[in-house]
Amino acid sequence: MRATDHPEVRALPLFADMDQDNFDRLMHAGYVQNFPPKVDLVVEGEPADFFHILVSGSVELFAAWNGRETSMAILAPLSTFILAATVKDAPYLMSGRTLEKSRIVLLASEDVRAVFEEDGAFARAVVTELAAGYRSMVKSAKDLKLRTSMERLANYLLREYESRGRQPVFELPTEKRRLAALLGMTPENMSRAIKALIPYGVIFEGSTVTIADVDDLTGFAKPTPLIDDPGG
Amino acid sequence: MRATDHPEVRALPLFADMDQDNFDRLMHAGYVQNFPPKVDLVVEGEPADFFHILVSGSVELFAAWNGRETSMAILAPLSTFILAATVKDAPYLMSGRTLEKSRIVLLASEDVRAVFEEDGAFARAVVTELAAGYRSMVKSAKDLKLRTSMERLANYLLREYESRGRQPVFELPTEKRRLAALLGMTPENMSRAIKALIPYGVIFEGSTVTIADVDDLTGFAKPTPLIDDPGG
DNA sequence: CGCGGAGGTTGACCTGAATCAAACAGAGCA
DNA sequence: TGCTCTGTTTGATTCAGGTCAACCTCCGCG
Repeated sequence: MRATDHPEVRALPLFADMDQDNFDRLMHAGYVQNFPPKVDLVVEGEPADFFHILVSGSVELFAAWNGRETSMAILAPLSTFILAATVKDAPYLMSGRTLEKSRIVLLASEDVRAVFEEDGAFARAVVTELAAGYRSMVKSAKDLKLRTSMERLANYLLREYESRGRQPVFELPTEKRRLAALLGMTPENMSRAIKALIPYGVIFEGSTVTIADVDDLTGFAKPTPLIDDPGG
Repeated sequence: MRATDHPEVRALPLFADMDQDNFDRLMHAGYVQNFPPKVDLVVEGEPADFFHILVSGSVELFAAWNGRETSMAILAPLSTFILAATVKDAPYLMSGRTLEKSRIVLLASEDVRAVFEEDGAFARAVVTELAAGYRSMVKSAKDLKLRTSMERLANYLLREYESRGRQPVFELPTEKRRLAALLGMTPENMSRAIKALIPYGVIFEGSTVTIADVDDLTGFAKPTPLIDDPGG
């Protein structure tokens, strides 16, 4: 299936300002594909042949070493991955798999690089996207090195809360075991951290979270824009 | 002092391919400054007014939260920082201080962004630099999440060993306490990790390290290009 | 020379988190 | 309805790594 019929992709910051001809060129050579859950899309170490745009569903980026595995990110639409490997023509550093049934636009890395060489607006958008990615990795490293697992969980909940317009009740985006890996802990330890947050007004019922007392939780979590702001 | 007399800066990949006029424009508006050791150059949270190029000496990037502090990187010449904050016109996410007497080129972020808008070759070089930075942060996050402190130390030593052309005897680039923070452990724990590596043929004498048996150490450390290659 | 101070090491101890094991809960399905 | 599979929780235990305190070692400097 061709990738031309996705106006929401054109609206992405990455593509919004580029030349129409170049956009068409990219999209005509690309294609849309539907994947069932639990499909490996990219494998770390392999050449980055395709740039990916998640249109619907959700995708987990993860990494493994020496028999251990950890979650690096959980992506929601509309997200792109993995741009850095594409522009550097280097191997993927992370693997990616679908978590749900997902619709994904695939663009040949070669085409992305070619258009990038020609289209200044696109090149600038790539810079912005990469800079944002870099900064989000720095934040994640600070989170890991400066906080305990309970603090990471508390701040994660506050970020989710913020990203949903401060609604006090919301659903976790994925299973707890995956969140545990994302936050750098084991599922067992996550379970205990959840209990340890009860005194701060956090209630878990299955995958439903209720933030009963934001101020109390905030007092414990001590969030800072320099780690927790999605854009900042 | 003006920044025009640094041909080695022009030779950096970031500037090598750009238009001479634009390069001159950047450099004329920039300046070179000498700093003594232990000077704070940038403070996290402040607006990124300057883009920095380390010409000589060394600089530590670090971050703090809630009374804790950790080392994020130790830079050697010729390195640049902090590009992502400059192009996004966003606050610094890390603080930076000189470790030794250092010579640093400062370019106004505004100028960098202006030239970046006009000079395609520069924009492409910025992309390459940012992509490299992003990937190195991903590697660092994998290192932290997938390895024990002893494994991180072992792999760090192998990376240093490789970067010095596989000379079996070399000096640590900075004090152990700083390396400990960089590797995500306490100085005490670092001291113990050092002892624990003796059976694998690693000898520490002050800040001098001898890798007596590379194969043995490699067998323990299990380095992978997907975490440990500087460029890959 | 001797002093002072910073970095480094060591030992004892504590704690956060992983591991191991078992029980439990819920969803999908025969 | 009950089975099975997967994820979750709980408890017991272990372990890696942090903390605290003492001491040591080196280097710069008066």
